[in-house]
Parts: sequence; structure tokens; C-alpha cells
Amino acid sequence: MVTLADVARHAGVSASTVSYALSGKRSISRKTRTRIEQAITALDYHPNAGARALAGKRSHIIALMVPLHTEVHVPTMMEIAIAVTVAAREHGYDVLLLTNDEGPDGVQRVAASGLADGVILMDVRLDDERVPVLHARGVPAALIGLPADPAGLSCVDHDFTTAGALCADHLADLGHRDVAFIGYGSAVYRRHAGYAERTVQGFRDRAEQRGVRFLHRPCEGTYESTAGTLARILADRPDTTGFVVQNEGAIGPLLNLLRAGGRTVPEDASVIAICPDALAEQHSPRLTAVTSPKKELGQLAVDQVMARITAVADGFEPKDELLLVAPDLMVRESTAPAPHRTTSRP
Amino acid sequence: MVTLADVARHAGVSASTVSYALSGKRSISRKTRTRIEQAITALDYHPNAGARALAGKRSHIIALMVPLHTEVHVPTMMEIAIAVTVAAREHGYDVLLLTNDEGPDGVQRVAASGLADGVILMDVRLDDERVPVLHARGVPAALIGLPADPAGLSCVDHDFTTAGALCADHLADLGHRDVAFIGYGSAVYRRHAGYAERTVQGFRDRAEQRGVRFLHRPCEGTYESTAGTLARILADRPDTTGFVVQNEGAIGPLLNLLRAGGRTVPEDASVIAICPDALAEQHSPRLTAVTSPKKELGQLAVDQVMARITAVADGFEPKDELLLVAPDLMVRESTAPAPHRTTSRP
DNA sequence: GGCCCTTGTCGAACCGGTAACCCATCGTTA
DNA sequence: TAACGATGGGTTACCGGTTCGACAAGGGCC
Repeated sequence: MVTLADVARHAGVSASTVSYALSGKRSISRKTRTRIEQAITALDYHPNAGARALAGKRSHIIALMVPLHTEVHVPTMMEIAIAVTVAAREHGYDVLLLTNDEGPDGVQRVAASGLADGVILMDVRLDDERVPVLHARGVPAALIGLPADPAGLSCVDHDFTTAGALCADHLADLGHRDVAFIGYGSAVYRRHAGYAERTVQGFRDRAEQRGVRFLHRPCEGTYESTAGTLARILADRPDTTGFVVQNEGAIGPLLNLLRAGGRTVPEDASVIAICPDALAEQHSPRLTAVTSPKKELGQLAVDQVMARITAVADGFEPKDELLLVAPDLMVRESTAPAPHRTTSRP
Repeated sequence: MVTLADVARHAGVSASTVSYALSGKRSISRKTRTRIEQAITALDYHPNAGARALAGKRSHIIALMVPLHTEVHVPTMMEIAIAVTVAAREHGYDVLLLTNDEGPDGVQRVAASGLADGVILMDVRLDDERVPVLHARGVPAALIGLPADPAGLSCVDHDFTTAGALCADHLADLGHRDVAFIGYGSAVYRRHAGYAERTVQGFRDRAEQRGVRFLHRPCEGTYESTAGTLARILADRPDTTGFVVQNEGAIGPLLNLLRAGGRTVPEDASVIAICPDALAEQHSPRLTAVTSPKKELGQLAVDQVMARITAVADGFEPKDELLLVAPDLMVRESTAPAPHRTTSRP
């Protein structure tokens, strides 16, 4: 193994000079710098991570805690994870993968041992158990998702409220008067996943503003549950012509069921999905969808942790941030003006 | 921060004794051991990761390099990544997430710096560039996927050959005489992704053995490409009654297209998917599918790296392993005996 | 009773960087 | 011209564990 001392010897300088040349924390003359650089490439030197962490009190690692349960859209999660990893590298950081089953102890473990300088938590619940640990230890952290009380924390999230509102607006604009919101399975709402509730809330509020009648129905995302949900919706409100689907698993079944029931999309019924673009493109017809830029989420979260890490290291009080990333409505082939009423009702 | 020395003082012993009590590398009397344990919990001691890595020459971290391109099924990848993480924890190891865009340099970086003790590579190509680095540095590694020359390496993979063969067998058993294999986009084959080629090979060989006529057609997985692929298949072999789909994106479109073309599944055409169970369950009808246990893959890969890490540390020559995990054929609703020929041909 | 082996503990030398502190040189300013 | 700041480099004390060698105490054996 090649050490700093080896490089120093090879370059004819002292170890500290090499260290400073590497970190840039002091000015080094052109000549010595190039001599050092040559020595480094000549010897193929790679600074020892453990020694660097020990002496520098920074591991240059952030931990990313990902959810285990599959209710969240996995590719989306993965995309965020990748974005986090890439963004972290740009700060000279690496990413440690933690699973949610380690829970608060996992956060405690990596933070207390100095394994990670900071933590990014995904799939944050309103009453998340990991948050107290962050406070207790003063762990630099960024949350992707919002807890009930974000005081003293940095958070990023999709702006789900706006996502819901965009859906309501789009359908209202197209003249739909009776619309249905097909949400996640009731377990998700029971877990108090903030995003699910906020989407419905945004949809509900805007729908009311626009004078659109709506139903909100949970749905597990299997074929059967979707069939059941749709049947109940049409039983309760036969004139429903607009559908918003947040549960990705329900999209395919819904389209099939509508078709099977003699309703053509988008002529007889409009469908908006709240899902990644890749998914929206896969269906036939291609779906009008509301999407959030996942890459941005990951990058922002990294920026937030990095800011907190340096703040804590420099003795500053890290400042809280709460960023909501605006979603985009992409109009495709699955939405159209509401059909004229053919059924007359009492 | 609580250090080993603090614990030692609190327990009235020397630092080395605490270290030995923790590592178990020397016998410690019952009494002192319990005193030390009490001190540890009393002070809430967590060994410093950097110091441990530096002194012990082990970071207790393995790197996992995941692919970036989306041709592979992302949830499957994620499931493997999670399995790796969980399995690693059972060995007292953590997982560092690397993305494939770092390429060979990434492997070099984490290995040479001692950041990671070993590496698990996913999405291995036949002529993977990262393999030479492993050899050059003697990096303990496990590959998920097979390179062209696995000599000196530990590898796990799905037994794709058997997967292909299982499909051919199942269709042959049901009496299908003309079958089609709908594969991945041609880019995948061009990248020499071993798994794609091996699946086709296994299918081809078994089909020939069983006297089944077959076609192999690449498919990008979009709606259009699937339509095109299906049209060509039916043009070339109108009597085709069995379909094997490896590209998950093509499954939904294929089912819709068959239905639209007046072919009922499974009465007129049987469909087997090579995909995760979760996906097979989502379609209607539920798909007969060939699946590999992803969890096992991750666990085995971890076992392999761990074995190599300890081997290298103890000065042994690590022994190569090549494990193929057998897939399961799960019969569901999308396959049935071949229909009697109704079209007579010249 | 002397000898040796086992068991339990301690002291101290690392592991490979970091950064505070010190020193020399040189150009600038009063 | 003396004082001074800026620049470039060396010395060295850590950072918090691990592990080797030393050693004392106790037991078994001849």
C-alpha cells in the first residue's frame, strides 16, 4: 500500500505539504504541487479512507435510508437513490445504503460511530420514529418527505398538494363535472404517509373551488381491487367521467376495465395518472400525467445534508429548509373534453 | 464523543482489554466482561468507524455497483440491492452504493482507498471493463451476472439457460408446435448481456429437442415495437400459439394486442413471461411465469465476497465459485393446451 | 517444591492521515 | 531601514482503535 509518506519522499517534501496540496487548504507553490502530482500518479497513490476519516473527523460518507415495503413506486425510489449517489459524488461524498428495517437504531449506529457524516431519509412518515434520533444526536440530515413537525430539519418533497390541484384543474378545464380520485390502499393512509393525504387534499380543495363533484376511493392496486373500486364509483356516481389515479398498480387494470365496460378513453372517460413519465408512456393510450422531477429531489436533499454537515463542522447553527418541488402536468392522449350527458337523471 | 478509553476508565480496565472484550479475540473473564458491557451501555459507546478501519485494516464496508440504464427491471435490481444490504448487515458489514457511471475507476477508487473491503458488481457484461481492475488489484469481489471469462472470480447468476428451457418444456408439454420468443431490444444483445443470450440459447436448445418450431424476435418493450414484433411473428408463422416474453415492458402490450387481434389468452394463445412474480400477478389473466429468487442472489453474492475477504485477510487463496440459481416455473392462467389447428395451410 | 502451561490483563507501538504551530524567505510599506 | 504581512514548507502531536509481546496468578504434573 502506498502512503502519504511514500508520496512525500518521492516528491522530496514533507508529508504535511502533500496533505495540504491535496486538500488545498494552503497555498502550495506551482513547482512543488506538480512534483507532488507526478509522484501521486507515479506511485498510484490513493489516500486511505479510514485514516482520513479518523484524522479529519469526516468520513465523507452520507447514509441513505430507503424503504423496504413496496407500496412506493420502486423505480422512482431507485431513481432518487441514484440521483443522490451521483450528486454526493460531486461533493466528494459516497453513499451508504441503509434499509428501513434498521429503523431509528440504524440512524443512531451510523451517526454515532462516525460512519456517516449525515443522513438522508426516504419515505418519511408523519410521526417518523427516526426524527427524534436526529434531534437527540444533532445528526445532519435531510428528509425526503415531510414529517408532522419539520422544525429543526431540512426537508424536500414533491409538492403533492399542487399535484392534486393540477389534476382537478385539468379535468375542470375540460368540463368534467363528476370525477373520481383513485388513491393508494387504505394501509398507506393508515400509515399516515403524508404524500397520499396531501395529494387528496390538494385535489379536494381545488375540485371544490372549481365546483367539481368528486369521490375519493382507496385502492390496493391489484386487478380485483381496482375492479371493485371502479364498480363502487360507478354505482355511486354513474355520471363520473374523469379519473385521477395515484396508485400506479391500478392504472393498467383501470384502463382495461373501462374499455371492457364500454367506455373509451378519452372519448367517454378521461384518465390522469400521478406517476413517472416512463410509466405514463407505456400505456395505451399514452396517459396524461402529473410527474415530479425525481432527480432534482435527490440533488436537493444532498445539497441540504451537505449544507448541514459543513454548518455543524464550522460551528454554525444549520438553518432549516423546506423545499417543495413543483410537479408538471404533461397532457397526453388519455384526457379530452367531457362528453355530453346522455343519461338523464331524476 | 465516547471513546474506548472512556469505557476502559469507567470499567476500571485498560483499553486493550475492552478491545479484546469487543472483538472476542482473547478470552476475558466473566466479571470484567460484564463490567465492560455495563460501561458500554452506561456511556452509550459506539466504536469509531474510521479508527476501527485504520487500525484493523478492514472498513467493514462492501461496495455495491448498480447499473444506471433502465433496460433491466428496476424493482428486481432494487430487491437484490436490499437483499445484499440486509445480508451484509448480518456479517457486520454495511453497503456502499456505487453507480455504474463511475465504471472501472469507481471500483479502483473504493478498493485502493480501503473504503470498501470488497465489491459486488451487478449487471455484469460479457466483456466487462471492471473485471480487469478486480484482477489487477486482487479486489475481493462477487459478480451478479457472468462475464465471458469467470476464471479467478466468484459469480452468481440466474440460471437463464434453464429458464429458457423451462419455457420451451412447458409449451411443448401443452402441445404447442409453433412458438415465439419475444426478447429484449437489440441494444441489449449488442451489449452482450449474457443473460439475454443464455435465455434464448436455453429456449432454443430445448425447443429443438422437443421438436417445437420457434422464432426469436427482439423487442424494445414499447407499445409500438411490441405491435411491430407481433405483426412480424404472425406474418412469418401464422400458426404460432405460444409466446415467451422476456422483456417486461412488452408484456402488457402483447396481451392487449393479442386480445385486440381476436386471440384469447390462454384459449387461443399461451403466454409465458420471464419476470418477477409481482409483475406476473398484475396482469389479466395472471401470467404463467418463470422467476428467480432475487433475495437468494443477493445473499449468495454477499456470502461470496465475505468468503473472499476473509480468505485474502488470512492469506489463503480465495476459491472461485460459479453459482447459478435455479428458476421456478409458476403456472398461472395464461397458458393452456394448444388449440386444435383450424387454419389449413398448403 | 520447582517447572511449565493456561488464562487474564496491561503497556505501547503502530495504522495513515490532519492541522496547529513554528520558521524562513521575500517583497512591501512607513 | 526596520517592521511587517504574505507565502511556502517542515515538525509534531494527535485522531481512536488493534494487536503483539510481556507478565502475573493459578493450577497441574512429576
